[in-house]
Amino acid sequence: MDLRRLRYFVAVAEARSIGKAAERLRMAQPPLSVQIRKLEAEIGAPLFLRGTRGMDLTEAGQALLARASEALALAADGAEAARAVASGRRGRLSVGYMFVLANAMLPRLIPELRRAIPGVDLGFAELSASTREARLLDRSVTVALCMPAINHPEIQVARIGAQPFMLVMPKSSPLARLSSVPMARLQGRPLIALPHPDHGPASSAVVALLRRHQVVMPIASRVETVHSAMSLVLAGEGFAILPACAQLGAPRGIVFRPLREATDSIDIAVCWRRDSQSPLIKTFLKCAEKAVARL
Amino acid sequence: MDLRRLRYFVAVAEARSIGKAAERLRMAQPPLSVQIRKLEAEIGAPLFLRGTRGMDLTEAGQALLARASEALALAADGAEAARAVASGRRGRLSVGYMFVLANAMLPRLIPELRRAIPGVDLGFAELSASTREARLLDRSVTVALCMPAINHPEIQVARIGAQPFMLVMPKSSPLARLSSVPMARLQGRPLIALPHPDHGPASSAVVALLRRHQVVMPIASRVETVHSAMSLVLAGEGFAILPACAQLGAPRGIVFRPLREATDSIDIAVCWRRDSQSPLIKTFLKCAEKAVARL
DNA sequence: GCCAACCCATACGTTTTCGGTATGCCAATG
DNA sequence: CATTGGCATACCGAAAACGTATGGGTTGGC
Repeated sequence: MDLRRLRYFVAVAEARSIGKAAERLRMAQPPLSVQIRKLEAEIGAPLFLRGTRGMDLTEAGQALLARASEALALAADGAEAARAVASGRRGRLSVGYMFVLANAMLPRLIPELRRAIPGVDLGFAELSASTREARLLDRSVTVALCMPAINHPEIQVARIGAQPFMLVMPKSSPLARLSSVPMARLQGRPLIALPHPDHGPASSAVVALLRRHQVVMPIASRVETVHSAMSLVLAGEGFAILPACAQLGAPRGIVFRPLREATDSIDIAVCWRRDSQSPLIKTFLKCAEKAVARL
Repeated sequence: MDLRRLRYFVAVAEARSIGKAAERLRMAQPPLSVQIRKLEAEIGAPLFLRGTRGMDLTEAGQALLARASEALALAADGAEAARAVASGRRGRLSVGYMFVLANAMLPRLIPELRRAIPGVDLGFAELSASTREARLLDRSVTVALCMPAINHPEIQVARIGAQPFMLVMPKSSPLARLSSVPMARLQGRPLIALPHPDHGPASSAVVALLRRHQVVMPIASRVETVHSAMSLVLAGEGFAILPACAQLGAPRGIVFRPLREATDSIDIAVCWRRDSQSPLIKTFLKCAEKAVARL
């Protein structure tokens, strides 16, 4: 069963004549006649009634016609779908992001993506750093928004922006009156720490920052998420040092202040599998850069 | 876009290897490799990722696979459907019948047909004689049950039975006491006549019957349908002469009696277009003969 | 660290199939 | 009775597909 035969068959059925169909197919009449007879031999039954004024479908021919047109359309659609996926016009883009970036980036990023790749089925998942890495490696997410970037030989990284660290405290704190806080003023104050690079964006970078300025902050609590860090800050348990973009998700009663001498910042990066063939990645990168530019 | 290529593509996608797929397809590995590359060239994008352990679908390949398998199934199904229709295992059989045969035949005929050709979509339409002929000619019914047969050069006829004429009268009529009625006793009695061969089974045959026995019955009413003839009989307007099978549709209060000397009968026939190619006709004929045999 | 095994790609000759041209057959038409 | 329109058949050249032989790259074992 050859798709060409079916195409010929449909053409003849529509034209109700071999000659007319041959003209539309840009071929001579005899080979088309042969192909139709071969199809009939393959089916084992006549598909047309040869009248003196052309060809009419038999009932068997009508039964075949319905399926044949559908099969043709499906094959054409399949080819087009494959081309669309390959070119990035369609497909699926699954994005892993982190909590602290959600409020700052997604409201700008999502409309940007929908405009750039309207046919693409978008998926978003808030994932911890270690989960983002695992899901990138097993290909269940296509790209990840990370802060800082994932460091892994299989994973490629593009830096799209950076966030300065800020001191996070309750509104009632005396330091909240300052428009920016000198590093020295942190000395001895309790720190709400995110304990492990896998569970927060700031931890090791914050340790490095404090050490460089020779400031010691006793660790008051270790928490798993930025969200609970802010809750503890609000409860007066201590201070946190977080990327500036975390402000957007902060509850009322919490203030962010720049650290005066700290020029440190933490990179925002897009990460993806080095061997990923998805053409959507570069589009995503452009959209993410735009979304970050207006942060 | 060739169906063979799609078949090869699906085989390779399922086997995740060109070599394995070639084995399943009973062909050598190199030509299959060539066909896959030709398909990729036709699509304009790679469909597989060539790894060292075989082939993996790209996303474009996955998009194609879904449609390709469906298209293959549809083409195969189309061929099978055409064969089924040609052989009479499936298809549509539309039957035109007449009112007087409905009660006598359909209860036996329909179950017979459903058993013989379970995959066939049956249609029944009660049609007047002229309509039956027209619908046969324009092919909107496949076969017709007629009494008597249609006479037309394009229409073929098979006699499947016959019905004797009977006298139809109210229960209260004096003639109802006889178990059979001599023709002579009809002399001068009012006749409810079906006026035209197109609108009833009996009219011209009844006229011939009466003339042969030299009986004159004045025409009391002319009616269009057997049903209304029986209504008038019940109302005492006169007598009717109808085929025996009309008994089954008769209201209470009406009796049928044989006509003693009348050996006349009217044929029950199956009629169909001479050029109809439907293999269902001979099956229908067998079923109709069975249904008539037990009348 | 080299060799064997595995798997896909390429090359080339053979065979099948397809399409074009020429022509025949049949029926309807005037 | 000849002409026209439409499909079928015959034959030939061209294209495509298949098989065999072979190359190249990677993995895994000795």
